[in-house]
Amino acid sequence: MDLKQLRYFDAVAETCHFSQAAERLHVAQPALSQAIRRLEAELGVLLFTRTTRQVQLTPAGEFFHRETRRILGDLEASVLGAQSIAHGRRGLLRVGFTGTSAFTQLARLSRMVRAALPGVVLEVQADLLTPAQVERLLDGRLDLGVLRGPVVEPGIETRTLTREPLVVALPADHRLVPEPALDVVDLAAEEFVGYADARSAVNEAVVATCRRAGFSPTVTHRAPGTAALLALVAANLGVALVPESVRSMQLTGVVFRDVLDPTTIDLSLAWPAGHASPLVSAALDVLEREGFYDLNPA
Amino acid sequence: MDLKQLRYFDAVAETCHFSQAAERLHVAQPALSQAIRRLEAELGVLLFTRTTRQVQLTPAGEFFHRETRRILGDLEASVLGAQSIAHGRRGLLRVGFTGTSAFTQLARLSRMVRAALPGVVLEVQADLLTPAQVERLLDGRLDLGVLRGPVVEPGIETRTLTREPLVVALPADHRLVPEPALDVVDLAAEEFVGYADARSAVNEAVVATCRRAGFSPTVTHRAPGTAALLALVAANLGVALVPESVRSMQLTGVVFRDVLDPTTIDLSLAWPAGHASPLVSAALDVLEREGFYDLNPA
DNA sequence: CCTGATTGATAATCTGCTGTTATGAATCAG
DNA sequence: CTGATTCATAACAGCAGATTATCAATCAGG
Repeated sequence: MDLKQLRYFDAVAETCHFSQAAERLHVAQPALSQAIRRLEAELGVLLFTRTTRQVQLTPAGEFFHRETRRILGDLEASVLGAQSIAHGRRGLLRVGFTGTSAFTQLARLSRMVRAALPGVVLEVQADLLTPAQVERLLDGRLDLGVLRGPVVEPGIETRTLTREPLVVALPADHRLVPEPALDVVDLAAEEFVGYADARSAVNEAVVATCRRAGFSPTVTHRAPGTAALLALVAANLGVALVPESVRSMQLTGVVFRDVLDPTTIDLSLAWPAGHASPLVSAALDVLEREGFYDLNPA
Repeated sequence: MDLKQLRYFDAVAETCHFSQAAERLHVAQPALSQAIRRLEAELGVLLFTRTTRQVQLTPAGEFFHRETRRILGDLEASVLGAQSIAHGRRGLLRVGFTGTSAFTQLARLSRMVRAALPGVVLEVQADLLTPAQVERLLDGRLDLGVLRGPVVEPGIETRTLTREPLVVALPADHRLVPEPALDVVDLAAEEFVGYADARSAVNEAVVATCRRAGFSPTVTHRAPGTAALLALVAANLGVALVPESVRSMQLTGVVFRDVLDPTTIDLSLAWPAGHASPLVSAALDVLEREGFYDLNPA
């Protein structure tokens, strides 16, 4: 059996006329007669009753016609589907976010992707620290990552989204609240609330900032995420240095203050270098076109 | 695109190994490489990533594999379906019954057909008089008929099922009830209840019976079916001559009595002669084998 | 690090399927 | 009865696709 035979059969079944079907298929009429005959021989089923004047589907032929029409349609659809996947217009895009970036970037990214690539399903993995995202990008569990960067890992390409200064989160009744802006040195004697994971890029930036100011921070309490971290600050258990975008997370009992000459920390988009999958390429194109990178560093 | 290409693709996708797939397909390995390459070129989609040591499906290839496997399965199923229809193992069998025959024959026939041909759907057209069944058998609206016969119409073949004598249906308080058996002449003065349709084969047999006994029946009331006819008899509106199988239809107020030297009336199975459809042939085979015709004329 | 084994790709060749043209046979209309 | 229509058959030709032979790349084991 052969797809061509099925297409021929389909045409003859629709017209019930060998010559007309032949014309429609751009072949000579004997080719059709032969092809249908071969098909019937292979199936062991008479598909048409034909005289020299009239061609008619048998019940078996009628059934087979309905089936083949559906099957040919399905085949065509599956070709289109495969092409969609190959061109990145369809598939599963797994995007990772760091704890603080999900709030600001997730909505922008998903809006742009869904509008331009309606066939793409987004799978969000939130609250992934930068090293975890890098690992998953490298072993293929993740397609895109919004993370603290820039990443210098080979095999990962990144592009900077925003450069944020660190700001201080203080308990509302802290002695430094009246100051409009603080010097990091002012915090030397404070107890700090940090992120639980030692590999957190924010943690590293905090340590670097303090060291630059000449002291090593005393991290007394540790939180598994930004919400918990702010809650600890609100509970008066310490102060914290966080990226400025955390300000969008309002929490009573916590106030933010700028830092003089602050360390900055980048937020970047990262993806596996080299063998970029069509999905990732398409998504990157969309984000470029839609201005995902055009952020005023807040 | 070609079914062979799809089968080749399927084999390679399952094994992820060109040489092994080639062996399984009983072709040389280069044929596979070429075929897959052609398929990819036609779709414009890379289906495999391959090095000399490793073959792997792309996401598009994975999708296409799922689809083609389903499609190839559907195609195979539809071939089997068409063959089932062609061999009469599947389809719609439309069977007609006369008013009185449905009760006794419908259950037997449907039991035999359903047991031997589970793929066949029965469509019962009951209460069809013999001429109506003949007409429908000839123009293709009916495949089989259980009717009063034998039919001499060309284009119809029949086989006798039972030969029934006519019996008398009397009102329970009729003067003749005490007699164990009646002579038809005894009914010469009675009013008769007949079937409404003048072409009814039973009607004709009744008239013939009476004429043989030397009188013409006075048919005062007419019923559209056997139940109504017996109801009229029960209501004391007349007597009726009916086939003996009607006795199986008990109705208070009606008693049956044998007729001496009765006219007999045949019940036959009828079907279109000549171009017997596979379904009808298969059904006739089954009925033959299962003893549908082995009835003791009651 | 080298060598042989494995595996997919490529080149050249050939077989046979399938389409074409020419023609026949059967049916229908006028 | 005759011409037109339509499907089937026969003979032939062209090319798609299979085969064999060979190459190139990768990996395993000593």
